[in-house]
Amino acid sequence: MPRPSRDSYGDQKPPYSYISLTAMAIWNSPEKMLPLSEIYKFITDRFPYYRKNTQRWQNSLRHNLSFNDCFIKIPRQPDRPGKGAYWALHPAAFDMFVNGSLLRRRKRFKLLKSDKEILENELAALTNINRIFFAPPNPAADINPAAHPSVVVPQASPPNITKTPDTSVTCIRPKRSFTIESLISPDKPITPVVPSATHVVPHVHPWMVSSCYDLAFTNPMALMQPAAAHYEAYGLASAEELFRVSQL
DNA sequence: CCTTGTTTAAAACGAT
DNA sequence: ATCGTTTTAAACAAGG
Repeated sequence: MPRPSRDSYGDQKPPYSYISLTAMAIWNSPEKMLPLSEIYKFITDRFPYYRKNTQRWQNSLRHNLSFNDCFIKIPRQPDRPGKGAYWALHPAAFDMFVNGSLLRRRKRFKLLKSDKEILENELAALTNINRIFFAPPNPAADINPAAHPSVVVPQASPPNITKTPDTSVTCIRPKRSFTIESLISPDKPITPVVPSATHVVPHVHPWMVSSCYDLAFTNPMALMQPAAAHYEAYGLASAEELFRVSQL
């Protein structure tokens, strides 16, 4: 009756749901986000049960990633080549589990439609940043910038000026060390990849970029600790800089 | 071509 | 029995 320790399930099925296993893997990672293959690896590494029937449970796991709002898909930044995106936990899903035990979940974590739309816009904007700043120099773009099928502008509302005063779930986070200072690293290790002068940047609505940027810390509850880390990784220290670069 | 991701449908399961 | 969740299955698009 000693409760089996983490790794001692042997060939028995561990009592964790796929959501729990995935959360476990993500939390365990240094950056709190992982590509799919690493989530697989985490699970098979410590739960031998999942070394069999991989097609079955991996399909299920992917289903969970897509289906549940508690997981968000963050586009891979181009200086880290690889296959899929990164998967992270939505910050508001932090207390998804009762005491953090991973064995008991609260109610299903479901985003409000509006919040979900915002999130999708954020991520779409991130993807666009990727394409714009890291697109290979394309001579054809100079001739006809209009023909830029690569850039997908989210169909969203213009700036959602009417920011509804947080009708969403008010959940109080104990403490979050998520300061602006932590975002603006004093030392930029590498200069961001500067688009070549001849490369005409496809137009992006500034609101897209700015909202994408500042929402990360003006609205602490909203979205994307991981994404904010991405902005930093791009070497983009301020919204102004982001504007400047995006309008060149 | 295989991995990654999305989506629908239904079975299985557990709590009330 | 009902309700909500979890698991499984399967079809399909997209991208490297």
